[in-house]
Amino acid sequence: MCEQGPKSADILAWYDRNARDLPWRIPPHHGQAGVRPDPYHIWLSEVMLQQTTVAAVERYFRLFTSRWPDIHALADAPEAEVMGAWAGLGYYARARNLLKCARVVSRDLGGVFPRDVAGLQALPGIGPYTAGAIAAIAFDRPAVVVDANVERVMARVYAVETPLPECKTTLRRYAEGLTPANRAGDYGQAVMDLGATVCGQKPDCPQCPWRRDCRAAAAGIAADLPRNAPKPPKPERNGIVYLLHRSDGKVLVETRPAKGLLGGMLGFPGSDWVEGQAVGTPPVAADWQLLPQTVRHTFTHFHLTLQVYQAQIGIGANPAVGRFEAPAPQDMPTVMRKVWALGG
DNA sequence: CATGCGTGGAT
DNA sequence: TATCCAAGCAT
Repeated sequence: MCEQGPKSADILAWYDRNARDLPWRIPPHHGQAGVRPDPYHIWLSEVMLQQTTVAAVERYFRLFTSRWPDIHALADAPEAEVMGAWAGLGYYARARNLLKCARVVSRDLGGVFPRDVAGLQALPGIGPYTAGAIAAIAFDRPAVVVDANVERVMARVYAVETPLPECKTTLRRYAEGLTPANRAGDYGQAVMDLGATVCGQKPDCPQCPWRRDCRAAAAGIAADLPRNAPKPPKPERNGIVYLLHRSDGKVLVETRPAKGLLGGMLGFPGSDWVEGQAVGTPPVAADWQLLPQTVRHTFTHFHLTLQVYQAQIGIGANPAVGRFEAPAPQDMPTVMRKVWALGG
């Protein structure tokens, strides 16, 4: 019994046959000298894909590349437009950093992305994963790509039973050991595709190119790995939102503070969101009506219940906060779309 | 190094 | 209905 371990060649051969068709992807080149993808496309897609599913990203990727075809066009866009275009995709710090990064690359680097991991990682919104992915996929550098898919596959292939996040360093070392000098970009995408399809939460081991090399499969514990440290429960928070309609059809909105939750996004004014009883001050004196329904929304780290007060007001009114606009609900984050839907 | 930061699909 | 979790990063 001489275990040889997984081979990058086996998963690359699988990728050549099974690579998913994605808008930002140049299909694997089957040995031909490769046409490289547009680094702008790879960067944009990888930032969008941070903690976000391919299905959710595809539409936004097409929207962004259609509206801003290159790094210079994006760099010249007003921040409010970029935030509005990102609305609904979540993790809005990504959009703020996306624009910062575009402006650095466009104005300081002549529109050319660094080709090495260190140079890439120095840019806003680009961390270890994204830097490795851009270097490997866009520039064919032998960079290591480690995301949650790669971690799951490594944990299974090497039967790592230590829970995440404690075993992260171990998993990265295994990933480094398997990354080939050639076609590192295709290799990384192959492992991620594998983790997104065959080696997902419900592994389909018979379809896996590494089934004969996988220690977890041999032990019958693939579905149990990786183990995860227990997560703390989400607390309940409450808030009050004011939906003020002016007689010309506009509504009272504000741009939220640049940092923190929904930072830089358009929203309706209201109270802080707190555990226990929320305390709010209406932005202007009016005949406020408490809507019978509440808005429920769950963020990464808490559940939220919003009470919505609604009022109509004349042209002359001068609220203490915000401004009157006629925003497209599409330009607002999801929780604010829910508020709008309740009042509309 | 732990925490804050969105959303929607799968289960 | 409730929980889990995704092509992570900044601080």
